[in-house]
Amino acid sequence: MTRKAARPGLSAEHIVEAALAQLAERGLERFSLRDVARALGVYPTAVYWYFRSRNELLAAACAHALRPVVPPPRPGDWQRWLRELFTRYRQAMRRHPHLAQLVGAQMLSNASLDFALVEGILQALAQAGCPDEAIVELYNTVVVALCGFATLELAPLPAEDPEGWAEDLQQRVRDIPAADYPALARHLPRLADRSFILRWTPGDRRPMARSFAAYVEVVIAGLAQRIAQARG
Amino acid sequence: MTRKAARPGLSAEHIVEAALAQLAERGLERFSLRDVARALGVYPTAVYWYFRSRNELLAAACAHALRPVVPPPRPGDWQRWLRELFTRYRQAMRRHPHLAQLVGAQMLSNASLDFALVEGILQALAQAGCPDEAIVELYNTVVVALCGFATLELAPLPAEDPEGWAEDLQQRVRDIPAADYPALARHLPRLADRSFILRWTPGDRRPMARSFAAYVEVVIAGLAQRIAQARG
DNA sequence: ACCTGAACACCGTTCAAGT
DNA sequence: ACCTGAACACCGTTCAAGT
Repeated sequence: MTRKAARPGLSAEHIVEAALAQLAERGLERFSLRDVARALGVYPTAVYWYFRSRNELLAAACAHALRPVVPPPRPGDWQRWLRELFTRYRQAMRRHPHLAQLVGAQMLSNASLDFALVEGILQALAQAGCPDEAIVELYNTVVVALCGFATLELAPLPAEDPEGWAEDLQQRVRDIPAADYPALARHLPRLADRSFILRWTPGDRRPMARSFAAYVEVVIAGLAQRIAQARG
Repeated sequence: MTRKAARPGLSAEHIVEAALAQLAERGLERFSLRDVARALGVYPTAVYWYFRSRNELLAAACAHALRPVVPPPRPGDWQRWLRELFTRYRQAMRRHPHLAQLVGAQMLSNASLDFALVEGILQALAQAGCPDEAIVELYNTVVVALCGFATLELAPLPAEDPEGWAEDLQQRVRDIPAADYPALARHLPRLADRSFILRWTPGDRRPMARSFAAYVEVVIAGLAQRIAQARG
C-alpha cells in the first residue's frame, strides 16, 4: 500500500510558511534555518533542496509578504492609486513586522511582482503629468517613500533586556533639561511614546496611523508640486 | 621602569574604530566581534569589558557615525536647515554604507545626540509655522524622510554570488515583455541601473545624487503645503 | 581594573550517502 | 528526486582565573 518512494513531504511554499511563523515568533535576529527545519520535523539540510541559502529563503518570505501590494489600476486618479499603494505596503508589513527591515533595506530586487510595481508607479507618474526627464528621480522618490514609513514604524526595539531599555529611555526622557531643549520640553507630552526616538513601545503594538496618513499626504503634495514645476 | 599593571591597551573608542574598519571591509552580514578582537590582537572576550554585547558595539558605531549630522541653527530659514540635515545624514551614511540599514531600521533610539536632533527638527517645524496639533505627525514625517533615502540607496546587494545575481537581473531586465509593461519598456534606458529594483550596481559605487535632490525638494514642498493647510 | 583562557550552546553550509 | 546524517568552520556569550 505504501509507495516505493514517499511523495515529498516538503515544498517551497510549505517552508516559506514555516519561516514566516518562526519570524513572527522569534523575530529576525533570532531567526534560524535550523529552527525552521525543526518545526517541520526534517533535517536542516533538507531545506537546501528548495533554497540555495538562508538568504534565499528570507527573500522568498519577503516576496510572499509583498504579493498583495500592487493595487488595481485607477485610471485618471494617480493620487488615489499611490495612496492605496502606500497603504497596502504598510499593511503587508504590519502582517509581517519582522520583514519590514529586510524588504525596506535590501530585498527590493528579487520578486517577480516587482516589475508590476515599477510599471504601476511609472504609469501613475505619467498620469500625473511627469515629463520624461524627471521620471527617474521621481520614480526613485516614490520607491523610497513607499518603504520608508513602515520600515521605521516597525523597526525592532533592542532585543536584549527590552524592559530595562524602555525604563532607561523613559528616565532619560523625563530628565531632559528644558533649558537645553526648550521645544522638545514643551512638546514632550504630545511626543512621548508616539514619535520616533522618543518611543519605547514598538510600532506593531502602537500603530502610528495618523502620522502615516500625514506622511502620505506630504509626499503626494510634494510630488504634485514638483511635477507642476518640472513642466515649467 | 615598567609599571606593575600595564595601562589598558584598549578603549571603547579604539574598539569602535576597529569595528568601523571591519564593517567597511566585510560588511554588516559578515561582521563579527571575533574579527574585531582579532584585528586588535586581543581575546574576543576582552571586548565585553567595554560593551555588553555585539549589538551595543554596533550601536556605538552608529552613534559615532551620526555625530556630525545635526547642522548648526539657521534662524529664519527652516527649509535650508532641513536640506542641510538631510544632506549631512546622507553623507554620514555614505562614509559608513554598511551602517545605513542599522541606523535607518533600528538604532534610532540610543545616542545622546538624538535629543539635539529632535530639538532641531521641532524648531524647524515651529519656524515653518506648524501648529501644535500637527507637530507629532510632521515630526514623524521628517524623521522617516531623513532616513529613507540613504537606507535604500546604500542597501546591500545580495552578498552571495553578486556577479551571478547582477547578470541574472540584467538578463531579466532585457527580457521584460514590452506588451505587459509598456511604460517600463519605454523608460528602461533611463531607468536601467539608475533606479531602485532595476539597478545592479550598489549605491556607494553609483550615487543617486540627482534623485536624492529631487526627493528632498518633494519632502520640503510637501511639508510647506501641509503646514499651510493645517493653519487653515 | 582589565584581560586571558576554556568552555557552552549554538549557527549556516558542504558533501556523501541513502532510498 | 528528495531527504538523512555526519562533519566543518565558524559564531556570541558566560564564567572563572590571572595580573
